[in-house]
Amino acid sequence: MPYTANDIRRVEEKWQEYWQKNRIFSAAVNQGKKKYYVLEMFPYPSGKIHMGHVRNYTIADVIARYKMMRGFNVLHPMGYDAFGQPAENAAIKRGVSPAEWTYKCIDDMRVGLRRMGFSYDWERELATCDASYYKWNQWLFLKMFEKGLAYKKASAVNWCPSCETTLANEEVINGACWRCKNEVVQKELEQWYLKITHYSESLLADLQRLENWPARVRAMQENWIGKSYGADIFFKVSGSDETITVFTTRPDTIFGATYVVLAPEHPLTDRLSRGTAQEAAVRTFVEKAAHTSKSLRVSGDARKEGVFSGAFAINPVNGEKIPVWIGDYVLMEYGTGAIMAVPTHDQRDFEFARQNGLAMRVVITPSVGEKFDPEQMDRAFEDGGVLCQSAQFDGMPNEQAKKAISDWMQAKGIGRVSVRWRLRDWLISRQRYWGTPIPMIYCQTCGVVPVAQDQLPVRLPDNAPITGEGGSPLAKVPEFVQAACPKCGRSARRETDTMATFFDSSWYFLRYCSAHDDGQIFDPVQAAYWMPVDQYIGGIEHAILHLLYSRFFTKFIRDLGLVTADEPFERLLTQGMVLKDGEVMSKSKGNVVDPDEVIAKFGADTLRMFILFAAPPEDQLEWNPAGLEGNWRFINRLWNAVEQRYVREASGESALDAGDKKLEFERHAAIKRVTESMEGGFKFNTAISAVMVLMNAVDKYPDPSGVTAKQARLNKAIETAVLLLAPFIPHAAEELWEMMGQRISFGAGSVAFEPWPVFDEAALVTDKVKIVAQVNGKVRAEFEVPRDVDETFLRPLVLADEAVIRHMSGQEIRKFIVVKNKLVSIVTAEKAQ
RNA sequence: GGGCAAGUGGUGGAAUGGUAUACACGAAGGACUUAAAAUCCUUUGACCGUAAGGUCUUGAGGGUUCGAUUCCCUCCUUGCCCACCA
Repeated sequence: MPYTANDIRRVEEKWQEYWQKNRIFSAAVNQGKKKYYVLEMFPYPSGKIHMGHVRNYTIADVIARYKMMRGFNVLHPMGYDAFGQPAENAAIKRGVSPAEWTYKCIDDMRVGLRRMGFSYDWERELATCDASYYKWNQWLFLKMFEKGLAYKKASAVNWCPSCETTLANEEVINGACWRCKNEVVQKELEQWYLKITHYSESLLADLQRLENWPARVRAMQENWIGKSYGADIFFKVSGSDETITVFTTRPDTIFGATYVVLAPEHPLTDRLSRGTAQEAAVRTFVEKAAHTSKSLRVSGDARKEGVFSGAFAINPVNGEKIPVWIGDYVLMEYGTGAIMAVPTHDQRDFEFARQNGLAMRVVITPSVGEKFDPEQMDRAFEDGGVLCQSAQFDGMPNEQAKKAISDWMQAKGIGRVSVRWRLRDWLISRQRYWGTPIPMIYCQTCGVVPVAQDQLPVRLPDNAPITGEGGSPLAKVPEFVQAACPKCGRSARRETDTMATFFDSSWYFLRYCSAHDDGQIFDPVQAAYWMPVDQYIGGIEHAILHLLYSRFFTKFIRDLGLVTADEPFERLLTQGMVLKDGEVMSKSKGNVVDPDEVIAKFGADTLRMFILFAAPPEDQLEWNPAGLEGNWRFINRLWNAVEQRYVREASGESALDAGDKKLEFERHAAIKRVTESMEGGFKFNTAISAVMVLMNAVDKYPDPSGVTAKQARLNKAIETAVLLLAPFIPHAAEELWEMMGQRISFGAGSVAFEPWPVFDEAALVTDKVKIVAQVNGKVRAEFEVPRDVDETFLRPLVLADEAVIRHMSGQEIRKFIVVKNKLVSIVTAEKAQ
């Protein structure tokens, strides 16, 4: 009887119910047992689950189930990253409240997740939009405020005109909003920030320890944090008390600085030009720059625009008077917003100088005595070399000069050694409704006052008008806005912005440790047991945003003394995308395959197996309906083997004949290959292929026809195949395990807790081995020889072989190489020449 | 412009210094069947050859090695990330 669609439905539903009813995957702290925390990036509930979710969670589930069989106490929770803009859009479009829409989506997702047979501890399920969760967002925010890590400041912020809200730097991709792709503009606003830069140093340094993260993700975070070593140098403005501080990574070129450039937004641009002939020109230029879109301004190939400020600065190392320019290629956000320009040794300065007829001086040449004529250069010389025209530093290699000159300037008080970071503080205010209210109150008398902890949560009102226009919806709810000042009790105004939703997801992995604790953010004892997450799985698109924020929060929470782990995720696996016809599956492209349809036809087990077999987890996966069918056929073969060839209660030992030995060899080889594929980085595709090889051997094994010892051997092979596949096809595995009449080890029991099979190296050692003979690097013959024989045995044997003799064509032997149990390589005189 | 990853049969992919193409899909032929589906068996990198056998083949070119998909150098292509970051 094949495993029909009806059987599949019956079996999958049966076991899903069984797991649920018997709380098979409920996790509890057990100090006597080694823990393993498997976590996938929780979904944003926007509807039913899609193939991307299926892939992500199937990978996690196989890992969780494999670790259970390996004897670990596994925590594998699931929840929903439930705040966010799509819920508001749905509200505007369909007139349902964001809460209603979100909870409906969560219900749909839960159904889909259960249908896949994932081994979640459903008792820990959480949704970030529940007040019982976001209460702790607010608590954390207050803690940060208390420690000075949450602060309010007025500054130019990224503003998405389409979403009508502010954005963090990390949310601006190529000058566009990460969500709606519209262009982001700069706007001066007073907003809440989190001081992630407080942890710059450890966020960078600890990346080194995350050896089990993809190198790519680490590199991306490193670039994002962006530590640069250099010097701040003070340029006095000629005829004024002002000083321009510039940051440079090339203090070795200071003697070649021929002008200084300020960003258009630099506070000095206005002051320096005032009263000079350049005043009007500077004002026009600054205004134009303000209206040029950021993405255009910072694109690398844009023409550099600038204007003379009318002022001069003094180069502190040689007293030279050099012009101060305003240039749009200098960014206010980085360094000090001012640079010293060394056109001969920086390509950007070179272009700007040529364009504006500014002076150039060469201060580095490839070797001593060499001369460069700036007039003859067609681009800046940015390589290393030795200094010239640099006073006492002439002749010094420039790398050495970087330090020497910095130290010298620092001693003279004209500069200082400096480190600059690219990382900015995290802007978290959002002018949105569907998020966590920021628990702050503005009092006329007392200023900015935090909400008292016992007043948490500050609940989202359910009657806010959501139009997508006109700023924070919460500001339009008088009963929300109006509050008593926690300090003086007078009437005050509540903060009406909500938190960026990345706040919610920056610590949810801690909440899972005691998901329903009402008295505290999480139970430190349980967190001490479960944390850190041993294996985290999710998309590469979170390489910077979510993963960096989570690392920051973990460090902060560690500093509160609530957790000892200082990194949240020990290992990270970034799964590849699911493609169809070479394109990412997406609703907008109209090429999505609905997991439900696949499950209805082939079952969740087949879908799981296909998705793991078709490509290694990190690679892109091309959807292939034919491959899906192939995996279904394989499950069928396993099913048939149990149904037709497995005989219960067969036992007995007997001498092994060649066929038995072969089957036994394949059984151990399969265990070894699957185990190694799992341990060596979760290569599920090769793990599955190893079981296929075993099943090929089972199918070839002759009918034991009543010989119980042979039947027992066959049984063993089939049992092994079922166990090895149990993490991949859990429903079929439970059913087959039951069909085989196997004792379930403990409790209500599940094949998920059967011990993982062990292999015996001895069973993998054969008496005879095949070796090949190469002549001058090419395989010319094959021999079967006893294991471990050496050259004395092999040499006469190989040299007597007709094909070997022929290919040696009478040449003298120069080398005779033996690789034990593998090959013999003969090198002849002809080749050696 | 900088960084990282990848490039292997008709297709997905395997092999991390030792027989390249495991495993699967697809295709072709055969068995069973009145027939089809399902299942089972055989073949399946390319070229030359009736065959035995030979030659070539892991993006291109070079190098190291008895031996390279694997290590090194140069280049090409694709993907991703960063980018007037001083």
